[in-house]
Amino acid sequence: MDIVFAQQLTNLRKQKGLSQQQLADKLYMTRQAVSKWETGESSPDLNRMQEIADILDVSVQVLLFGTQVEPGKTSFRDKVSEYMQQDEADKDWHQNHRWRQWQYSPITNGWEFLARYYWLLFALIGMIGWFTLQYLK
Amino acid sequence: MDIVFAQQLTNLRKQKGLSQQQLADKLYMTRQAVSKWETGESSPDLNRMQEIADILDVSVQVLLFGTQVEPGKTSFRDKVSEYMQQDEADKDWHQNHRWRQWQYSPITNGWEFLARYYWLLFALIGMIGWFTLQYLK
DNA sequence: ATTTTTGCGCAAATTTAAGTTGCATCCTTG
DNA sequence: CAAGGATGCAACTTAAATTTGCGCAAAAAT
Repeated sequence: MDIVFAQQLTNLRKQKGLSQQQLADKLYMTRQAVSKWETGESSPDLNRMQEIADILDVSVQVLLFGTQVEPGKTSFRDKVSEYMQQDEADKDWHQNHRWRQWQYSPITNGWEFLARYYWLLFALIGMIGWFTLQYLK
Repeated sequence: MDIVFAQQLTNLRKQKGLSQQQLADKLYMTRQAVSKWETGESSPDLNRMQEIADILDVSVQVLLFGTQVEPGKTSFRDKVSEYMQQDEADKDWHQNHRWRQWQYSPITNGWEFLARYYWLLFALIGMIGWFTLQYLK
């Protein structure tokens, strides 16, 4: 997931029908500062980022990552590959959420093995139950 | 959706088992800089933010907005209402990444339940085994 | 129990880069 | 063509991020 702030800022500002000057006024800064943001020469700090998002009526997420896409411009395949990349980036998030780690990490200890093949327990339980019944007969 | 970078950085870093020093080394900066980020005295620019996210193996979104919650500190009800309050764009994001919803959503099917409480199976197996032995005697 | 190490935060100094000032360019419109 | 609006670029200023240097706990080692 790339940060596409510069592009996104330009798009959203124009969608709102604002000039760099008008946006700058609302932020109490110069229009050149806005220009630099849009050309990627600099980027505002997080607080300003929040203000900008408020003015443009979007969340900071949208402003930074541009989940809003121009209709028709993104193909399904693009979305799929985007999803794959997202998956990569989020790998570690899963480390803290065991269920997902299963898919990625090699099995290094018993617990991970269990987490990965817990369904085997069903078979085990079934077998134990079956044997139990056999003996009871 | 507030920006909770400072807190999030501390949490994720510790989850990774890194000290401020170790994280700083990977970023080629001093440990004091990291300290300031975590105490909110300053915040890195977007590029660094991306690097940090990479090192911690999370997306920048997670780093900034903390979809992760400190265990035990937020009640389930809080999580739900927090989820409800998320803006349109964020909902969108969730739609494209269904698994992430799991963290927030109530348990809706058996598999999720199992993933969450698989350890119960140990108790089950133990009990079954015990009963088996009782009967065999 | 004392020393050493590790991890962290705070204050002052420094450096990086965001922001400003000033100028040039490109459209649009009368 | 002239005038006004909108934007980008270069040099300078200033804000704030980062470093340097110090102190202080808590954990680990002797």
